Amino acid sequence: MNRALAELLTLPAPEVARALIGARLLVDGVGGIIVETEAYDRLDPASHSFRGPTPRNVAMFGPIGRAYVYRIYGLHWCLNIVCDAEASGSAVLIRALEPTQGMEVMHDRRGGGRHPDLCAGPGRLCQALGVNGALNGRPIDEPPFSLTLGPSEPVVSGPRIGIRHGTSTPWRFGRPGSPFLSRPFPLAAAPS
DNA sequence: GTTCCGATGTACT
DNA sequence: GTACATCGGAACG
Repeated sequence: MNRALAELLTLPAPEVARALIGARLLVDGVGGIIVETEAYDRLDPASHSFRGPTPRNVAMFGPIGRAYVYRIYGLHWCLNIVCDAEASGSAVLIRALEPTQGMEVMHDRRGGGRHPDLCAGPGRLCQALGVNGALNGRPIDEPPFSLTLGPSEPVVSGPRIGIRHGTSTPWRFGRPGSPFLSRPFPLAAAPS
């Protein structure tokens, strides 16, 4: 693993989630630029790791730098990257990409979704990239995955999406104004 | 534009 | 039995 990525992934999930905005994620050469992430950790009631290891979530308690892929609502797949060298049970959910490579493949897999929605949302993203349970536990920087950090850039944060607990923790991160987000971020208080 | 609903794996009460 | 880090389609306005 390259040094900058290896060092980043030792940090707590919120820091990793913020730094991954602008990184390039590919699966078998198909993917794009990460524009939206969420952080989860062991002390977070919204996290799968909150109640300890189970057969589903063991990857969250394993080595950092691995994928944690799980099925949600019995239907869709979601992709996380395990991180935090100090506290096991931490991961970053990849929620949206700006598609840049393999557009045709992604479009075919998605069955004709409109372009801005191709990878907007964790389930859609996994469908477009061909991520499924077979990739659970695989290193995020080795084939079929590749992950390359981008330059530092402005990042907005806000409440996470689709959870019932921990809703006041602003651990959703995104590229401001990106049309490829799963949802816009709440606007900061604006002057009247 | 909105709201409602069904698909159904895994964990929990 | 219920809840859930979701999505797509139907029905509505």
